[in-house]
Amino acid sequence: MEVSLTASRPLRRDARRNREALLAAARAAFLDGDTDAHVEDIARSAGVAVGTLYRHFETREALIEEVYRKEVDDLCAEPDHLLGQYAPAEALRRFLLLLVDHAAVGKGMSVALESIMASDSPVFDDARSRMSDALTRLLDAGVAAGTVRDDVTGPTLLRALGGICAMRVSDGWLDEARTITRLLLDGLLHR
Amino acid sequence: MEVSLTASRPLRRDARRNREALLAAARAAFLDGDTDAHVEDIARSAGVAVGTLYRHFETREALIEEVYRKEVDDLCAEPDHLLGQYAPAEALRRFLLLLVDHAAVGKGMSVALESIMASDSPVFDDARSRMSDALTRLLDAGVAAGTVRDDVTGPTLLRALGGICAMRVSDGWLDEARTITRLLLDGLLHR
DNA sequence: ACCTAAACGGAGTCGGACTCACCTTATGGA
DNA sequence: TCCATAAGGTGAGTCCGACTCCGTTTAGGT
Repeated sequence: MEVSLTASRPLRRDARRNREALLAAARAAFLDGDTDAHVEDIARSAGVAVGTLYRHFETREALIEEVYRKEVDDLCAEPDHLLGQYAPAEALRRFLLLLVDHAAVGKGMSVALESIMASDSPVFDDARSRMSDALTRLLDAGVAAGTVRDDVTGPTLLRALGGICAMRVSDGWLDEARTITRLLLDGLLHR
Repeated sequence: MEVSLTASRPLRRDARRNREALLAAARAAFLDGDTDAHVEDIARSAGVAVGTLYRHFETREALIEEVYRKEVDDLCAEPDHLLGQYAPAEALRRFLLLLVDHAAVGKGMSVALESIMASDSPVFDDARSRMSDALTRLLDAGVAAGTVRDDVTGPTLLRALGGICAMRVSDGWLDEARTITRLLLDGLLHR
């Protein structure tokens, strides 16, 4: 007698627990750099069998995407937060460097950004457009304040960042990424 | 009675022909965008069997790498050529845009650049360092002429470019890549 | 306590990279 | 010219990892 509309009933408790465990296990593996961890291993380390993994996620890819999407969600909240505290140009600077530092935490975030940018999988459309929107808000604020040039769009900037974050090797990584980001900012700001 | 040193004897004629055919077939497949073409198909379209493919190349990866390495070789020759004709800043500008346009020809070149940049496979060390050197020559010339800032290194710039060229999707691709490249140039040149 | 829809398990299937034992052929010396 | 032989080619078969399927187990409502 309950009107469920789209909410197709909450997961049973064990199901939710297992789903969470799988995401955590996958997150641990991917963000730790083992980008091609075997499904069998992920399932085992979550304490379930592969069948269960596939009940929750269409494919291995889908699981990965879900993990990455969560990461990105967190980041997308930042720009609004920053715009509340800083002038647009400064907010932009901070956000770009934040992304870079985030990517430095583990291979994971950079892989996430790269995937979001490089993949044409519709699964990422959503994450991509949210991130683009976040950047667009930053840029627009800067343009309105007259401190940022107006010929660069959010999607374009997203691609540039994806590129930078794709550089996830070698020791000098972080410094190089920061240098490039500053270069980009220099180009972005009005003189 | 021949002193062969390292030259382990030239390939038999049919072997050379097949090796070439395999590289051509792989090139056709990869540069055309089918980045995960099956070895079976590559072998067939080269007119040989898989066994032959594996006689010439350790793994599928090795074959891909070989294809990409050749592409990069060509590009590495450009900077010297450009420096002979243009002022350093202009040579730099042309080279960066050349890379972008090259990447636009097919997915292949961008994958090549991306792989060279992102992979830690030693197979690319050589290509990577040659490309870095090429960029360093351009930058040094610019610094000497006083038109380019001196705090950016060849390897750093290589990573930035790798990033840009990794953006190999969607329709607006080329314009976006050009925009970002100009942004980078703006940041790179002295005011 | 019982019922049933939901969730779980894990052996089995399938597809694709790679191997190996045997056959074919280029090539150089008699 | 012709043979010997090492180099090269072949493709059915192996291996391995993602994914499926159906019998078993269990949460949670009545």
